[in-house]
Amino acid sequence: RKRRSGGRGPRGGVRWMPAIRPHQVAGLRVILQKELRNSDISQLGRIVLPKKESEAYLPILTSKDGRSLRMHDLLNAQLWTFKYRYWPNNKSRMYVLENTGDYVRTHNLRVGDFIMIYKDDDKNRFVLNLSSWLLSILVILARSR
DNA sequence: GCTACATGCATTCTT
DNA sequence: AGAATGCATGTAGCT
Repeated sequence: RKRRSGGRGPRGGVRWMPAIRPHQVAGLRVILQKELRNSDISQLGRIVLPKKESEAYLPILTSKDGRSLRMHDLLNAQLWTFKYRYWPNNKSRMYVLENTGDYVRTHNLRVGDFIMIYKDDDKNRFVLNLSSWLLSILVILARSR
């Protein structure tokens, strides 16, 4: 299947099975996941977020200026500060996470990789994680030795 | 026909 | 001029 532009994101689950399944983490509730596209990993440093889940589980935005959002990196325990905002779009909204360039670069994210956002209800904070094709291969290679 | 969203692109800011 | 910003446009996939 191919998609040149537009269209809905992946719905109802993941298209490929990673070697590890980091979206299942004890104590964390999955809020959303996003399969990264070219524009998400470009130099623009912004990631489009799925509208339905954003509106359901991320903080309500009353202004398009949005707000700052902190997320704890599950891989390296780093604390990231992003800007969470929306753009007006066809009488609706497009939700965007900005200042994501460092995160994408740090983890070498590629097209087809996934990011996952969890809510840690106990500590009342958001947690960010990824599922990367490259990382999965490394895990497989490490296990085969 | 409608919606969500990937990306195009005009405008604004920075150097 | 080049980069960043913010909205507009085109369209895949639903319905």
